Amino acid sequence: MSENTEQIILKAAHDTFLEHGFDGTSMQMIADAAGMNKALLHYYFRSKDKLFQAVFISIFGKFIPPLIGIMSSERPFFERLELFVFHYIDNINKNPLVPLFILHELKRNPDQFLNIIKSSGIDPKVILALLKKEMDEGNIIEMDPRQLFINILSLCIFPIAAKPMMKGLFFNDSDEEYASFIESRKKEVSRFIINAIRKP
Amino acid sequence: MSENTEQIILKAAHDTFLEHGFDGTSMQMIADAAGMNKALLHYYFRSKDKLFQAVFISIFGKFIPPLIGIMSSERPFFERLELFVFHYIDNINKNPLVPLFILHELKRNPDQFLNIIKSSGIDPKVILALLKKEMDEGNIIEMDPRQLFINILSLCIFPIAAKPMMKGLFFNDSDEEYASFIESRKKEVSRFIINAIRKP
DNA sequence: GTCTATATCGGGATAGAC
DNA sequence: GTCTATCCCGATATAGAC
Repeated sequence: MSENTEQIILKAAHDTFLEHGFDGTSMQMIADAAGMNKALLHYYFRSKDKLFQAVFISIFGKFIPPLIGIMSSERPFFERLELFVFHYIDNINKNPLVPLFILHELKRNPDQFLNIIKSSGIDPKVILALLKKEMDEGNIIEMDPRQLFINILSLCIFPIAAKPMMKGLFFNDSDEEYASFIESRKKEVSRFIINAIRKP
Repeated sequence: MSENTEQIILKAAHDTFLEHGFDGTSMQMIADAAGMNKALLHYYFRSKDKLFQAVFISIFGKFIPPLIGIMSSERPFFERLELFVFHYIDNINKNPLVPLFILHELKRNPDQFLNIIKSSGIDPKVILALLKKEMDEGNIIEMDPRQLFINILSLCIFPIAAKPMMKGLFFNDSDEEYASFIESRKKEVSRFIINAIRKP
């Protein structure tokens, strides 16, 4: 069962780390979630750190690459933008714990970041070039492409990462109200952005 | 020295919790930062939880109330918006650890939230009413005021909370480049928002 | 490969000397 | 009010039986 057990451990560690973070997770919690003894965790992954490293890489991979595909298609820019926002919000909304997990663990240990980026061959700067191109062609107003792209990311990610807070502040602590709010954003956000960057 | 010691402990706990979070902080770390023995911490605040509670409330207070004042002044709306964005980004930028801390701890223990809100008498919903008023008067386009306000917050907060990630992705890991990027946002963000909500 | 038992350490918390 | 010494527990990690 060697091959299988490793996957079970990874799944259990994935879920537990994602929910409670590195510091909030014990090997015992993971062992319980995996339905086995914690000694086995050390047998497959020598230390908590190594196990976390494996999990972090897999979660991080779900966060960045989906960004790039849609933006590189051949459709009109505003259409690409709408698709991008729609799918990215949808994606994050289905994995709502991911953003806060990434941000928190990245702050806890910034070093592990650059290594992962470089070894994965991911380069989000291609998106900046795409945005720049639209500006040069006169399709949208001129601005620092990084400002624009980070605006887009902010509008997609933050409201989901901040759910525990926003739900209490503005939505009577109701999960349903918040879910429908996020659902609306899939169209609302691209409308907002397009208004902001459309040429007069 | 009773009065003084309590303040020293609070300061040390504030800094340590803010930097490492509840799970990442030990009483020993706080005692070291305060230059005293950890038994004293328990003498003043019976438990780690109680000490954290005190710190959390004080940090949380710095995050929400500044929101309300500026928005309620008598100036023209776009001017208020510019001031709001400028000061709020500036405020967060001077306390860059606060947003991620709040979001992470709120997710870890959502219960402590509603109690604090209610006991503090803070009601951010007044801002929603102000935004609604501008829409009714025809000064800006119609939309759900919560969408608009959360857009504003996203654009102000997220780029600072996500610094460890963005710095690595787009700014060659340079603190200086990132600082000047955030500095630009103080004007850039309100420009972006006003474009998005200005009537055609 | 999987378990039990154990070693070792650091955590929060308290007792008691001063 | 502040310290040292200590208790007790849970953490990571390993040894060794099966």
